[in-house]
This record gives sequence, structure tokens and C-alpha cells, in this order.
Amino acid sequence: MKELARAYNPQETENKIYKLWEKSGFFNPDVLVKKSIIKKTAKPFSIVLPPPNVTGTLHMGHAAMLAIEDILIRYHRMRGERTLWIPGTDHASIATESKVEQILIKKEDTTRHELGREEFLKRVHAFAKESHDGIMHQVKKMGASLDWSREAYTLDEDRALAVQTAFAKMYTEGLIYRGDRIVNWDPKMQTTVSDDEIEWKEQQTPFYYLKYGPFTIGSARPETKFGDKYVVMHPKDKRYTQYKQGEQIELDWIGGRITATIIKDTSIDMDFGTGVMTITPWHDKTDFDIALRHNLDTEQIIDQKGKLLSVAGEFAGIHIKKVRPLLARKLDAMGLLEKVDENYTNRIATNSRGGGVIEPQIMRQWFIDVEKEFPFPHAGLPGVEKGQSTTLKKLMLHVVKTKQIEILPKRFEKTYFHWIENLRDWCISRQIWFGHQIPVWYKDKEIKVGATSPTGEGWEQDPDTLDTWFSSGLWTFSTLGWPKKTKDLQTYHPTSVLETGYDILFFWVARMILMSTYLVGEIPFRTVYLHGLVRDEQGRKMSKSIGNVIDPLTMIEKYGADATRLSLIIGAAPGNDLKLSEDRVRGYRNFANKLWNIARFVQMSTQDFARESPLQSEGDSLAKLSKEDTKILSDFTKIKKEVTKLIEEYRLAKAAETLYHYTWHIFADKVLEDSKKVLEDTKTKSSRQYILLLVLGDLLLLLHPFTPFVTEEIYQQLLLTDNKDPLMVQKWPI
RNA sequence: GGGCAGCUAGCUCAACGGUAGAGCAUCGCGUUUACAUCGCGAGGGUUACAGGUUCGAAUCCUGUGCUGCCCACCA
Repeated sequence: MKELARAYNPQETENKIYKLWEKSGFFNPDVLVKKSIIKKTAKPFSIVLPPPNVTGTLHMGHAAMLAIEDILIRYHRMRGERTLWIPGTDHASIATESKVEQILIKKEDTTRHELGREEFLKRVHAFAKESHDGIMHQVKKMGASLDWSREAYTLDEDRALAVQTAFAKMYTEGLIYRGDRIVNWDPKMQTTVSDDEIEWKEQQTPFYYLKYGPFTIGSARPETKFGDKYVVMHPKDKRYTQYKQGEQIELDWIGGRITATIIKDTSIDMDFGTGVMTITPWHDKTDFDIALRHNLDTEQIIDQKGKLLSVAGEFAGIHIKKVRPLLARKLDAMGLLEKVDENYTNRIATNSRGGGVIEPQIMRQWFIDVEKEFPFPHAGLPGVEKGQSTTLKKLMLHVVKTKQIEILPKRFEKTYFHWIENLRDWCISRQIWFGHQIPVWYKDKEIKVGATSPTGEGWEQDPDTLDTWFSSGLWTFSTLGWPKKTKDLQTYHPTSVLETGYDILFFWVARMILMSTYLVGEIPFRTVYLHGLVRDEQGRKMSKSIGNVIDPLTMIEKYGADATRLSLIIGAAPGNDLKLSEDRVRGYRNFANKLWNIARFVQMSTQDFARESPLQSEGDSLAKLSKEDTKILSDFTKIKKEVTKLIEEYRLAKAAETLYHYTWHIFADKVLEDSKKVLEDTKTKSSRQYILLLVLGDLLLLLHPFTPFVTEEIYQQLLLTDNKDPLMVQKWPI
């Protein structure tokens, strides 16, 4: 046994230790079974890593995610469970594509359309590969004990098979359909975006009051109003009782004399403006719904590039961004402009992935129908019989309402229910190139679904790709081999915990529940643990533009991975945002060093102690313990029990804090200080030596999930006997 | 407009019905053979505000005020 260095040096330790773990093969539960470290029949515990996007680098949110999941994984592994944690990355179609497009413009002054689909995709794949390697390197730096032999990618071959199978199944069932519906169109990126990817921004715009026959209508966007020929009011509005549903009136409008039709609809807010509005169904969701209810004509006003069509007469071909002042002048000259309110706050929909202003359009797209009734195809999901009629929406509600899935913290269950209740059909087709191309083939009026072209000439595959969340939705089971009936799928699904940020509860968590219940007939996971956002010390979001980003890799280099992990765990209750500062990380670096020096002290004070195995239970030495030492031991036993209970309850912050406090302020400050005297008395010496070794050994075990590197290093240098496995797979001491 | 969370020592948070705690920061003292990435000690809070329930309330109830977040088709 060599002497420990004066201070703990994470930089020298961490890479070495991670390599040791990897070499052992113990991240893979199969190896643990083979080497009889765990029983084949042991209870499975599984987590699938939320796949980081291959768009860039790891941020503190990822680091927090890795820390939490690794703690759970290491804890359950030490409890002897058959523990699996699967790594992977997400191709993140739209985010990655837009990133590469930006690089192309900046570096080569070219666009994807100029390059062509094939060449562009080559570039994206190369970028994704590089990005992947960087990210996975960072994941390892955090100490994550992932089973690398099972690594997955949302765009690899196995996952493609899962996507195609899922699509085909849902299409056959009629849960996926193609239709002309109003979608969120991003004219800048030339693609649709889902409702959830929209970010609303407030903007001060002029608000125009226009004369529409006998009515006054208000609009913040007069440039959409060219084709308006329906005027809508509430059926109960007393001001307009003389107008009847379907009544036609003649009036002067932008392009000349038109015939307008009166529509009565309860969606109108009588208190807003004049209580009357005209509708533009092609470019507004509300208007589209009204048109649908009353079976009205729809007409496109704006093309997909954002330019006005011929209906705009003299304004045709002008981009909507430029047309407003020109139009306002004309309306004024025609006497149609009654008033302009200059300080109106309008909400603009933008694409959160690329920043383009959304222009709703009616387009032919692919959708998942969340309301359609179908017979449930599986047996074994509690509360839903095989063959029972249900909908995707009902399934999503059912499994959470019946507590088959538990969401932590609980308050997010309400948010989840509310979201589902408002859920509309999910538009899954995107006009981008990077992603799973829709497995549908067309020839004249024929349509076929499948991964490869049907036999015969003239088949064309749908050029669109699927929303990235379609493949992410399959993640818990596609990573385990579905649609093949693999051993892994049988053993590890449903997964135990899904740990992710509360900001993607809807995007992702809800969609996994949808896909898993329908396709596998199982819940995807039992517990959803939602962590908060990592913010700067003033509580601001970390962002490049503010320049307040704390990089996990920098923190690891300066203070070590263990310190970085603790700084992200302590003080972070589920669902609550965490304020992080470099000072915090520094503080926990000190803790790692403290632990190191505790080990040094114990080492120095016990060199003459005839040691059996301190990691074994108290055993027969118990009888010889002094009164003080018995007390130390019983206090420590309480800590062990408490920490175990806290981890089981997912109160990791409290568990880590309890250990931190015990280690430093009880064990070091009280027990060790006291030992300086106790060890000088030959009557009390050996009892105390025994206790020091015992508590240190167990403390290393308890702390290992939280600070894996320093605990493993101490164990390796101090306590490991030749034929023993690393601390990582030693038994939890309770 | 609807909903959710928070408001406790300078800062970050814990106590969730029984005399208000920790870490960091501050100040004083100390040690240099476990650790200065250290030890001992001190100061510092009518727990946002106003009512109520209770023998007793940060803790339960009602209301108010801020702060933050989410949802929503006000043209």
C-alpha cells in the first residue's frame, strides 16, 4: 500500500479511472451476470439516455442529466440489480440541418438547394459524426457509466427499421393520414414546424381599422385581407341582429366591388374591437377552423416564399414584409382606412429552430390522428383490454391517470393532462432533407408504404422527412431492438426511469407514451424524473449572447468531474431550476479533497491495524468496540439508512447533502479530531482503528454514485485487495 | 385570459403543526506531520404582507402584493 498524495488530483485520476471501468466491461450488465457479480434473475433497472442532439457540444443541462442518471444507475448497480443505461444521440433533423445550412452560407456562401440533396446530406452526416464524437467524449468525462456496447443513434439502421415499422403500422390502422390542413409554414427554412416548436414573440405593430361595408373590422395584418369575403360575428351579438347567417351583402373592398357573406360563429369575442371580423382561412388557424365549421371557400393569398399571389392585384409578387405601407396608403386613398392604432402589441409566431416568422398555409401533409378510435391491439396493459376501442389521446391520459407512470415532481401531471386535452393532430412531415424519409411511394394515384421501392417502374418516394420527435418517440424500445423481439426488450422494457428536463415534457415524454402504448402495448417507463434548467448565478438562462455560459468541460478541467456533479445535484430539487456559479463548483472540489485527506488520515492511523476486510459487515469485532465507537457506528448506521431512503425517493439533493455533511462535519470534524487522542491510548486504539476503516469503507460506497472518481481512486489505492473488483460493483452497504 | 411555482440570515437553499437550520459570504481567533482546497468560534432572520383556524403556524385556510414559468385561435 503506497501513501496517498497530499492533495487529490482529479486531472491525473479521472481518465485513468474511467478507462479502468470501461476495461472491466462492468457497464454492461451481461458481463456482470457472466462474472456472477449479479444474479441472472436479478431485478432489472434500466434507463435510456435522452439522446443529445448532434448539433454541438454538451452544456450544463446535459451535465446535470448525466449526473442524476449516473447516480441512479450506480446506486442500483451496487444494489445488485441488473442495471442497464443505454447511450445514444439524436439526429435532431431540423436543428442540425439549419446549423449546417448556416455554416454553408458563412463558409462557402452556398445553400442546400445549390448543393443538391445528396451532396448536402453528405455534409450533414460528416458534421453529425464529428459532433457525435465530441459529445460522447464529454459524456465520458462526466463519469457516466453507460453501456457503450449498446450505443444507438436515432438515424442508424436499427432505428430506421423501427421508424418504418411504426409508420407502416400506424398508416395501416389509419392513425397516420395525409391531408390538406393548415400547418405552420416557415418561409425562411421552407418547411412545416409542429405547434410545439413555435415560439411567440411580442411586437409593437400598427393596428388598422378598416371599413368593410357597413362594418368596421380590425387587423394587424391588412396584407392578408385581399380575398376576405366572409364577415363573422357572434350569433348573440345584439348590435348585429339584423344580419342573418348566410345573408349576402355588396360592398367595396380593396380590389373593387365584392359580395360578402355573413357568418355567425360563437368563437367570436363580442368584447374585442367591434365584435366583427373577416376571415382568411388559408393563413390563419382560427379562421381555418371557422371555415371548416361552415364549409366555406378558402383561397391562398401568400405563396410559400412569402410573396403575394395574383389575388392581390397590383400588389402581386411583393413580399409581405414590404407590402403593408403601400397597402395602407391605397386603403386610405380609397376611404377604407378609418383609423390606425400605432401601439398595438401583436404576438408573432416564429420557428424556434431557425427563427423564421411562421406563415400558416393550407398544405398537403402527413398527420398522426390523436382522436381516431381504433381497437387496442395488445393484451396486458392494465385498464385497457385487447380489442377495446380507444384513441391515442385516451391512452396517453390513461396510463398517467392510473398511476402506471408517475411524474416527478407531481405538479407536472396537471400540466401534462392539460396539454393532452388541447392536443391536435400532430403534423409529422417536414420539407427538409436530414432525417427519416417518409416510407411512402407514389405512382400515379397509387400509394404504397414500405422501406424500399415497390417493384415496377415509376415509383417515387415522398421527398419529405419525418419530424425528429417521431423517431425520438420510439426511443425507449427502438434502442432495445424493437420491432425485433429481442431479449433486451423483454428484460429491460418498460424502462425504470426517464430522466429529462421539464422543458421537453410535451415534445418528447408525451410522444414516447403515445408511441409505446400503441406500438408495444407497454408504458415506456415507470417514473418520469424532470430536472430543472441550469441557470447562471443571477438566475438568467445561460446563453452565448449574454456570455454567461459555464462550460462543463472547463469545470471538469479546473475542479474535477466529481465537484461538477455535486454542484449540479445539491440544491436541485426535481423540477426546480438551479443557479450555478463557479464558486459552487470550487466548493465541492474542496469536498473531494477533504474526503481524500480523510482517507489519508485513516491510512496513516491504521497502518499497524491487523485488517481483515473493512468493507465486510461489522461481524464479530463488534463485541470489542468501545462505548464511543459503538455510538459512532450507530449514528453512521442511521445515516446509511437515511441516505438509502432518500435515493429511493429520488431526493438526490438531500441524499448528497446528508453525506456531505456527515463526511465533513461529523466524520472529519468530530470523529477524526477525537481520534487523535483516542489512538494514543492503547486500550481504545484498535477499536477506533477498526471503526475508522469501517466507516471510511462504507462512506466510499455511499458516496460512490455521487462522486465516483475520487471514491474509486481511494478504494483502488487503499482498500483494494488483489482479486477484488472495482468499487463500482461492490455491494451497497445496507 | 387560464394555470403552476416561489417569496425564510447578504447570497443559495433546508425545515412543512411544537423553542427557525446548513453551505457560501462576513468578522475574530488558531493550526502548518490528514487537509490553508484547513480548524475553532461569532454576528446576522417579527420566515413578503393582512386576516383566520389552533394550547401552539414558515408550516394549515382565506385574501393581497410582488417574482418567475407554462398554456391559450382575441381578429
